[in-house]
Amino acid sequence: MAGGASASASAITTLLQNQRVPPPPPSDAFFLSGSSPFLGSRAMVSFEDAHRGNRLNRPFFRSIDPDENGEDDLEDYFHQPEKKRRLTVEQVQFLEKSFEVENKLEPDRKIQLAKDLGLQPRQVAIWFQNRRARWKTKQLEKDYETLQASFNTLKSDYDTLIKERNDLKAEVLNLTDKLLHKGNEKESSESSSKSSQGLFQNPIADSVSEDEVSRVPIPTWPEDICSVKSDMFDSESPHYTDAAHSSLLEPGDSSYAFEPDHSDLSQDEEDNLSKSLLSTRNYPKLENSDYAILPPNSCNFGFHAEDPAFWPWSY
DNA sequence: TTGTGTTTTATTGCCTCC
DNA sequence: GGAGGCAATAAAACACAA
Repeated sequence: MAGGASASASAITTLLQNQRVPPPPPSDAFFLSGSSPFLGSRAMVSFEDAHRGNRLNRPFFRSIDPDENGEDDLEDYFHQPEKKRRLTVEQVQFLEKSFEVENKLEPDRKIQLAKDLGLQPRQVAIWFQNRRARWKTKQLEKDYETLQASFNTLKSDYDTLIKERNDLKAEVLNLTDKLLHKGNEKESSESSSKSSQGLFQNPIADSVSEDEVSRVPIPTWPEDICSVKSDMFDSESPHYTDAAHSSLLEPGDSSYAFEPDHSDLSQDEEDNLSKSLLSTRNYPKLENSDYAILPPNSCNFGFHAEDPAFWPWSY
C-alpha cells in the first residue's frame, strides 16, 4: 500500500535526521543495487556495527552522498566476509510500522521502503514474507488459546450436567427400589391375610394403612423420557440379568421371598411355571394401579441399559 | 568460554494468478 | 512464462545458563 509508506514518511524523515550516518559503502553497492545509492551488500545489509551489543547505536542508513565516503571504511567493507546481517533496530521498527499499516507489499511500496531504509527491495520483500509467517504463527497460537478456553468452559459445563444426571438417576433408582419394596410388602400382606383368614394381622399392613398405600403417588414421566425403550425390566431382554437389574433385585432381596415353593409340582407344571416365571421372575405384580409405574410399553425412567452413560462406573 | 536453544535473515521449491 | 506468495528449511546472529 503506497499510502502506508507515505503515511509514515514523516517518521522516517525524523529517524533519518536522527541517524548518525556512517561512511557510505563502496561504489560496489551501485552495481549491486542498480541506481540505488544505498548499500546493497550482495543481498545483505552490511552497515551493522561490528561490535556486539551495540545494535541500538548502529547507523540506520548508509550515506546517500558518495562524497562522504571514507577510504578506511571502504577497505573494511570490501574485506568483510559474506555474512548474514541483521537489520538495525530502527529499520525493524520502521518495517514494523509499515507492516501494521498493511502486511502486503505492493511493488511501489517495496521500492519506496527499500529506498528509505537503504535496503534492497528483495530484502524488504523477504522481511515482509517472514513477518507474515510470524504473524500467522502468533495468530494460530491465539486461535488455539481461544479454542482451548472455549473447550474448557464447555467441558466444565458438561461435567456438571453429567454429575447432575447421575445424581438424578441414583435418586430415581432409590425411589424405584422403595416403591418395588412397598409393592412386595403389600402383596405379601394380602396373601398372608388371605391365607390366615384374618387369624393374624400382617405387621406391614399394620404399619402402612391401605389408605396410605393408595396415596403413594404414581410417577408420571414425560413423553420423551417414556419413549425410551423399556428393556431394562423386559424379561425378554438380554439385560435381564445385568447389573442394573441385579442391583434392584439381588438374591436375598425381599422379592426372592415370594418365589413359590413348587417342589410338589409335576414336571409339566414346573416347566409351565418356569416359563411364566421368566416373564415375571422377581417382579411384584403390578396390576395394582398404586404401583403401576412400569406399565407395559412404558418407560424405564429414561434408562437404557445399552447406553454406556447409564452406568455410573463407566466414567 | 562454551554449549544450547531461540530468533532472524535468506534460500529453495512449489503453487497460483494474470 | 514471469511475478509474487507461502511452507519448509538452512544458517548466521543472538541470548543465556553453567
